[in-house]
Amino acid sequence: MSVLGRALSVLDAFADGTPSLRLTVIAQRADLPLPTALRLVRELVAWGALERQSDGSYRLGSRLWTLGGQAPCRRRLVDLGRPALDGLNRVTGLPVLLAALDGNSLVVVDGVGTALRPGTSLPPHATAAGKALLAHLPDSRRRQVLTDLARLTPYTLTAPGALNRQLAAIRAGAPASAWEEWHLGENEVAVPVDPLAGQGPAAALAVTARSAAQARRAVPLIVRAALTISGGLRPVGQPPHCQGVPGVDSRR
Amino acid sequence: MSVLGRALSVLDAFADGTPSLRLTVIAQRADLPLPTALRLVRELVAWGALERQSDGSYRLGSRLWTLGGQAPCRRRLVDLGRPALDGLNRVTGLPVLLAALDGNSLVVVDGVGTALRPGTSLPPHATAAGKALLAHLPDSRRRQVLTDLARLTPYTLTAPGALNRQLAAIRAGAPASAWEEWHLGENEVAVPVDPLAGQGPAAALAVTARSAAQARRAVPLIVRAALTISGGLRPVGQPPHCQGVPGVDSRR
DNA sequence: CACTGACTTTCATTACGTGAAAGCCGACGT
DNA sequence: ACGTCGGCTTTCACGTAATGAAAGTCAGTG
Repeated sequence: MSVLGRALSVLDAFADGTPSLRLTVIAQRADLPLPTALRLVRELVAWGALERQSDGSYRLGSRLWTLGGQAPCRRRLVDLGRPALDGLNRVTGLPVLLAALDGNSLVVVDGVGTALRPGTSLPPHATAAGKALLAHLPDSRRRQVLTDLARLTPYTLTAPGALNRQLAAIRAGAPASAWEEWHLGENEVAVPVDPLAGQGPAAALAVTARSAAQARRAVPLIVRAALTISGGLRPVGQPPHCQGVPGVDSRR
Repeated sequence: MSVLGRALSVLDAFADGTPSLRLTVIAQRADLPLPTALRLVRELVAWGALERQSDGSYRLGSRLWTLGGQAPCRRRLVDLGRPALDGLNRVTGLPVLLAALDGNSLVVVDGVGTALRPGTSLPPHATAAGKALLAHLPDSRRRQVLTDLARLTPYTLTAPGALNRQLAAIRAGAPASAWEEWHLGENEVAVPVDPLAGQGPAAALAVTARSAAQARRAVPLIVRAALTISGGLRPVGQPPHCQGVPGVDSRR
């Protein structure tokens, strides 16, 4: 493995969200001898990808935050999505959410009025946004994502058949929904953003309500908001949108 | 320079916000021979720090976004700040903003009701949030930041003397303000968050209004919101807060 | 005071990255 | 159609720069 590879696996040690790690743990997680880990960590600290805390442990640095925030793929979604989210939240009075697929999990891109923070991972099969995205995915990719149908509440759909039937309905035009399938007391509806793009929708826009009826009532508004975002996403031309498919280099 | 250093300077090529770059440009900006740049870029793409677009150019990848969002330093500010921002925006009806120092510029951490996106850079000397932070900084660091007092509107304070007098007043307890010093028609007031921390406040909370009077009226509310955030920032113990001082390794 | 565990330094060894040079490919001009 | 140019990719002989075992430091603990 290359030096850079090792360095990236050092960063990976933080990927699970652990706020801070000691050198020894980093070395273990990255599977590197201690001196090597130390050298890499030092260099990452010097650049600002990591920060050293007063107790000697390390955490991800603010320079990484700043740089990561520039990633166009997500940045455009936030830029275009925020006004739409704000408006939707104001009109409905409900928490709204914009989420995208990242690898095999659903990641929150932005939200208004919700406790979920950007970057949080959600189970795709048990959330309305997840279903909205899955429904429009090519079959092969969908199967790839739907490996773990964990039961999160008594209402979670864990049977592939039932889930696929719902996804087919969504593909046919029904709004995606999840009635207490993720958390009890949470009813969500969602609509894909830019659904006709190359490899599937860029994101999904979801609203959470106390009752299914309340959620359903919001659907037309969500659809409008999603269209606004989709419109902005492809101003004139083609650039469909980025996909979170990891490790695939389309061009030679 | 080390391999990792070169790789990081490849990432740096994107730091100015350019959404996408061709290989040749990356090599130029990072000051690397083409084959070297290519190898590094390939490896970064494989990991997900960069993405290759259909036209062959590269951009920052979504994995970097996800990882960067985990940086505790900023993440905690967002986690604690968002509810406070939401509330403050609802009560005042005005755009609110949470910003922190990063190197020599002010960076937007989060905002509600504003067009400014997280990650945007602002001039510290011409914004209320910038002044609130500068005022509580150690002298040496403040001078370091205040190198460029660009005139942005006719009202921008460009004389070090006048600015320092304002900063002294702020340090003495006055709320920080900027009356059309950054943009015409924008009047801001700001209050530091966690001002007693080691190296200066963690962030500043600002509100923008059409008139100075309107902004001033919001001050008590901002102070309360800032206290809420400060409170959450140090639940029990000491951990003051991270500083964006680049390249300083406090411990040996 | 010896011991442990976490971190740091040193240094002989060589693997790995280097970059000049040459090859490839598509775009453009005539 | 053909030559040309710019941008990208591959190759390969070379030597720098990364490696990791071993030894050293230091704070905390029994």
